[in-house]
Amino acid sequence: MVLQNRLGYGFNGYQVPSTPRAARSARRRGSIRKRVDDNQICAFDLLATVAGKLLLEGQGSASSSNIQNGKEMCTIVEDSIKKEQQGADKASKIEICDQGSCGIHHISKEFSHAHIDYCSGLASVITSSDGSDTVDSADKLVDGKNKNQPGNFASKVEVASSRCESFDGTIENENKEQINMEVPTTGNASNSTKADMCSLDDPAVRFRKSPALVSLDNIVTLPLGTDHVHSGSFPACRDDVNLVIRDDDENSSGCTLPSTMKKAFRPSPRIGDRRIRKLLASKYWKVTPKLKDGENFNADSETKPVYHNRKTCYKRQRSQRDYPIKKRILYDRVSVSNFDGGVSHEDKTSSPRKGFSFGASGSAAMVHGAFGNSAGIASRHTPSQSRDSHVKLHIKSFKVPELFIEIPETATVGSLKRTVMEAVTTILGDGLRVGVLLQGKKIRDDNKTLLQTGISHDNKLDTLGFSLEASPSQASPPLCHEDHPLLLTCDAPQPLTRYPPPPSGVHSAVQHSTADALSDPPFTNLGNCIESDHDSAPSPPDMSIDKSPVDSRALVSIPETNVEALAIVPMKKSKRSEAVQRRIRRPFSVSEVEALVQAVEKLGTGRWRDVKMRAFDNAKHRTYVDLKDKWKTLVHTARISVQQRRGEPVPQELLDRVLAAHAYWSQQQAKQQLKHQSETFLLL
DNA sequence: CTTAGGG
DNA sequence: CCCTAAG
Repeated sequence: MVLQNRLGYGFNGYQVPSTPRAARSARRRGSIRKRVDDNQICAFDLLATVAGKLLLEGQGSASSSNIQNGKEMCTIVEDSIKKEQQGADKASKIEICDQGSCGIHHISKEFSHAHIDYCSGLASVITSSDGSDTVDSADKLVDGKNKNQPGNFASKVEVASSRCESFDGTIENENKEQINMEVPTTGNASNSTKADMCSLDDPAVRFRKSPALVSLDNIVTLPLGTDHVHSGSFPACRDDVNLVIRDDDENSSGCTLPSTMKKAFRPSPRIGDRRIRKLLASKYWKVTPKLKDGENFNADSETKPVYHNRKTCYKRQRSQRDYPIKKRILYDRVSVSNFDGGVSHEDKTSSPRKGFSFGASGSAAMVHGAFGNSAGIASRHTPSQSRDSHVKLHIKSFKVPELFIEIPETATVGSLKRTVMEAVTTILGDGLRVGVLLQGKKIRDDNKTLLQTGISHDNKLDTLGFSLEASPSQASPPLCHEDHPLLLTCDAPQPLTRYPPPPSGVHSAVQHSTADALSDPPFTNLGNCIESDHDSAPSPPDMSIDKSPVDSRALVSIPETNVEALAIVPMKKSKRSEAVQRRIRRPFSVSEVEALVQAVEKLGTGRWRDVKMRAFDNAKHRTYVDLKDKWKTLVHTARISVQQRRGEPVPQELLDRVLAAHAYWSQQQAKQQLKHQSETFLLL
C-alpha cells in the first residue's frame, strides 16, 4: 500500500488520468500519438501485484475489495510454484494458465491474463519494497514458464493431443450428432449439397460455442530458436488484454473487396490502408513478445491509417459486411449411409458440435486422398428406392485440412491456441464451396440430377466425394508476406487457380481461406496479448498440435484478387443506392467484456480510443464507439437485477468491477471538472 | 477523428 | 448498434 502512495496511484487503485484531455486531444491530432499509460504501472496491476505478493506469502486475502478469492489465487500461484520447484513437467504449466482461466475472480483472472507479466511485476515491483523469496518465486514462475517453452513444446503438444483424442472419441460416441443429408434424387447435385450445407446452420458459430476439439496434424510449427526468452521481465504492455478479433466483415467489406465494382471506385490507396491494417494485426503476433516497456506496437504511423479512412470505408463496408457469411464446412471424411440403416435415430436438430468431429488423424490424408481433394466417403447406399427418390447421405465427420502455422516462440500457449483456432475457424468460415466428385470425377454440371449423375446408385456412392474449393465470390485481399509472423498454409503451395477450381480443390480452398485467415478470420479469437486462456466462453478449443518442420512451404499464397464477385455485384445492384446495412450484431463475449473492463479500469472512461487500442486493437469490428456503448450497457447491466439481464450472462465479478471502475472514474471526472472550474474561476 | 449521449 | 452534435 505504501507503494501505491509512493507511485502516486489513486487510492482506490485506479490510475489517475495522466494526461489532460486537451493534451490528449492535441496529441491525437499531432503526428505523434503516444500512449502514456502503457509504460506506467497500472494501479490494478499494482493491486494484483500486491495481492499476489500477499498471496504468495500466504497471508491470505488482500484488503482491496477488488481482490477477492485471494485464496484461490493463492492456491494457483503456490501450486504453480510448487510444480516449478518440483520440476514438474512443463505441460502442467499450461494447466496453470488454464486453471487461472477458470477462475472467476478478479485477481485470479488478472493473474491468468498475464501471469507472466504479473510475475515479472512481482519481481520488479515487490523487490523495490521488500525483496524476499517472493521475488524468487515469481521469477521462477517467469523463468520456468519461459525456459521450457521450446524444449518442451512437444510434450505440451502431446498432452493437448491426447486430450483431443479423447474428446474426439467422445464425439464419435455421440454419433447422434452426425449430419444426415437427405436429398431428392431429382435434385441437382449442387443444390443438394448446398442445402445440406445450410442445414448445418452456421457451423462456425457452433464451432465457436462448442468446445469441439480440433486435431490437426502437422499444423503447428514453432520455430525453436535459441533466443527464445528474454530473461528479464516481460513488456509492460503485455498485461493488456488485447482481443484479436479479426473480422470477416472486414473481409467482405467494400474496402477490400476485390470486386470489379469496387475496384472501379476504389483506388489502390485503400488497399494500402488495408494492408497496413492487416500488417498491424499480424505484426502484433510477432512483435508483441519483444516489445519493450512503453513501446507500443501500435505505432502511430501504422495505426493512424486504420482509423483514418475508417469512415470512408465504413459505408461501403456496411453495404456488404452484414450479409451473413454462410459458413461452410470442410467435408473431409464424409460417410454416406443409408438412412434406414440404423441412423434414423439421429436427430437433425442443431446443437453445438453437431456433426463436427475433427478427427485426430492427419488431414493430410484428405489432401492425398483417393480423390485428391475430395472427401473420403464411406458409403452404404440405400439398396433400393424404397423411399423413392431420395439419397441419404450421412456425413460422419469433418476434418480440417492441414494447416501450417508459424508463430513466434515467445508467443504464449494461449495465443498459439488462438492462432490455430483462428486458422481453423477461418477455414471453416467461408470462402469455400463444395464440389462433388463421383468416382474421382468432378461433377461440374450443377443442373444434373443425382439420378443422372449416378449418385443414386449404391455402387457409385462408394466413390462419392465432396471437395472443398475456393469460393469464387470469396475474396481475400493480398497480404504482405514479408516478415509476416503468422503464417498459415496447408500442404504444398499451389498456384492459386481461379475458378474453375484447380485439380485439388481442397488445396485451393484451403489456401484461399488460409489467406483469408491471415486477414479476416470469421469470428472471435482472443488476442495474442492475453496471456492465458482465460476466456472460457468462446475459448478456442484445445487442439492437438504437432510440431512440424517448416519445410519449404511457401507462405500463404495470396489469391490475387480472385474475384468473380458474383454474389456481390448482384447484391449491390439490387440494394440500390447501397442502402447502408446495419452492422451485424455481435454480442460481446465474456472475455471481451473482461478485456474491456480491464482496459477501462486502467484507462478510465472517456478514453475509448485508447481502450480500443489497448484491448481491442485487433478486433476490427469493435470500434471505440462500440466499446463505449458496451460499457454503457455494462454499467446498466450491473445495476439491474440478474433476472432482467439477457444474453450471455456476464460474471458478477466483472459487473462488480464495472461498477467499481465506473464509480471511480465518474468521481474522477467530477474532480477534474471541479478542478477545471476552480481554475477558470481563479483566472477570472 | 473522438467523445458523449440520445435513440 | 446507429446517429450526431460538439470539440
